[in-house]
Amino acid sequence: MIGDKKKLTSKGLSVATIRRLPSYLRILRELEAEHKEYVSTTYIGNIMGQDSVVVRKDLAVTGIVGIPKRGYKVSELTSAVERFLGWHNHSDAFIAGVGHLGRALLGYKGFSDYNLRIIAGFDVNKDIIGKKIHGIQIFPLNELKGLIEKLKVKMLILAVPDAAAQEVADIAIEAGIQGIWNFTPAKLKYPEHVIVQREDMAAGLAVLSTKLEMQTLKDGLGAIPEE
Amino acid sequence: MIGDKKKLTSKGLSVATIRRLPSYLRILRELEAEHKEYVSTTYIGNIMGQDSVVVRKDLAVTGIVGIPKRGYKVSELTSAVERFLGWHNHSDAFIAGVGHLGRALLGYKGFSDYNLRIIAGFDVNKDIIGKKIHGIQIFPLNELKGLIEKLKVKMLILAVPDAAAQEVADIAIEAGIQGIWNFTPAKLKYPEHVIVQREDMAAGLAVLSTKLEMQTLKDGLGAIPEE
DNA sequence: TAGATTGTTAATCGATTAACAATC
DNA sequence: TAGATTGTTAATCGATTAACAATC
Repeated sequence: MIGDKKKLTSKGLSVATIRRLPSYLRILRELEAEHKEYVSTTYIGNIMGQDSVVVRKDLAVTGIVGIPKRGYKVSELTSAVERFLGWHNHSDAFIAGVGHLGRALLGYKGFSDYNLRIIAGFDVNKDIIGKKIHGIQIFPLNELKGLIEKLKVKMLILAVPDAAAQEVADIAIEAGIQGIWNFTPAKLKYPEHVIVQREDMAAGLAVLSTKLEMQTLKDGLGAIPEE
Repeated sequence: MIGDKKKLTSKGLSVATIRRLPSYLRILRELEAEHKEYVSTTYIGNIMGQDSVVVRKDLAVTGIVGIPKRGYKVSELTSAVERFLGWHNHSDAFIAGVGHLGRALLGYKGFSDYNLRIIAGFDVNKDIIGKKIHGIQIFPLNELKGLIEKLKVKMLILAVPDAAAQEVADIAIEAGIQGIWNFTPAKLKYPEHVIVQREDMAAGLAVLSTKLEMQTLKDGLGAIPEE
């Protein structure tokens, strides 16, 4: 194993930048559909509600250079961003847990934008095992390990009940899974070579709730004159 | 209107802290269920995979003080965190868009952990208008405005198709909605007094994909000796 | 008392913002 | 040419980490 860490920062990359890339990609693809040849960071920044310099710095990670006064070539930039994210090739994923959320993720057409294909679902519910949901075959959970090994699947979308999250993650890790996209609120324990990305809806709601509270407080203060 | 901005930082709060609070709350509630009286930040940090000093600093926002050598009183801390997030009272929300994702959100039991109640859904699909999904009544989208005004609903969960996102947001804002939890990839334009929180799944996937790519690259380098 | 733990202040690190030179 | 835009360097801001005093 080579000595450098898997930390993004060792490559001079910022997580913030990477998180913004899909939004840029979305804008770029729209422009491509409109057959626009060039795009400026001013334009992108305006849509994103951000300063153009942020966009320029972010796009620099792709290695693409722009032309002063004209901007960046849309087609070139689009494929560079796709390539950077690894979204230029199809990647296959399994999903464990086909309840409400799992079902929604199975049916979510948007994943194709990222070239992500869910190729099978796994659950313990006998009512759905053996059936297809949104065209995707559901297998019993106890076949998860064998099928990860057999098909060498690299990514698992985890949407099981909280209490089962660690157990299912352990099975997948043992089978050699490389990345887990964790939609449960559970904080998983996992070895260093596995990448886990937690999608934390409660965190988002917390920010919204707190800001709403502060807004309400502010309005209240505004309505009632200070004593 | 009072002069201070709605920025959290003006209150000395960090977004990072607020995002972690729900995870703390989850741990605290578990401890409460186990009738534990005290908890140390060492314990919480260990579960979260973070240093205890982060936890201590985060928990300081609640105003609760701990006892050296013992820790924090679980019951006291739990309700303080709930109160801080505004999750001690029920809050009602509407959901616009009852497709795959909207349906999953409607059926998601976890919202009750945050005292969030979805009280009605809105869609343009005639097949589901007038029906109940997961016990929640679905109304035609064109009644959204009237019902926000009538019931004075403060939060809208936005799960409509991308292309409709701005339009529906505008309607809700006109009707006086205060917060929008945006599950679409659309970047909304909105007035300053409205709070919008975007739940950006693509951003999370981008981080996962990029890290996976780097991991693969690293393994590849490890397997093939340097020339 | 000794030591685990809290709480705070200072140092470091990372990300954003400001300033500005380069160039088509 | 003039000016819009790129690309880079420096300054600021915010969050994390390190260090350490206080205390039960």
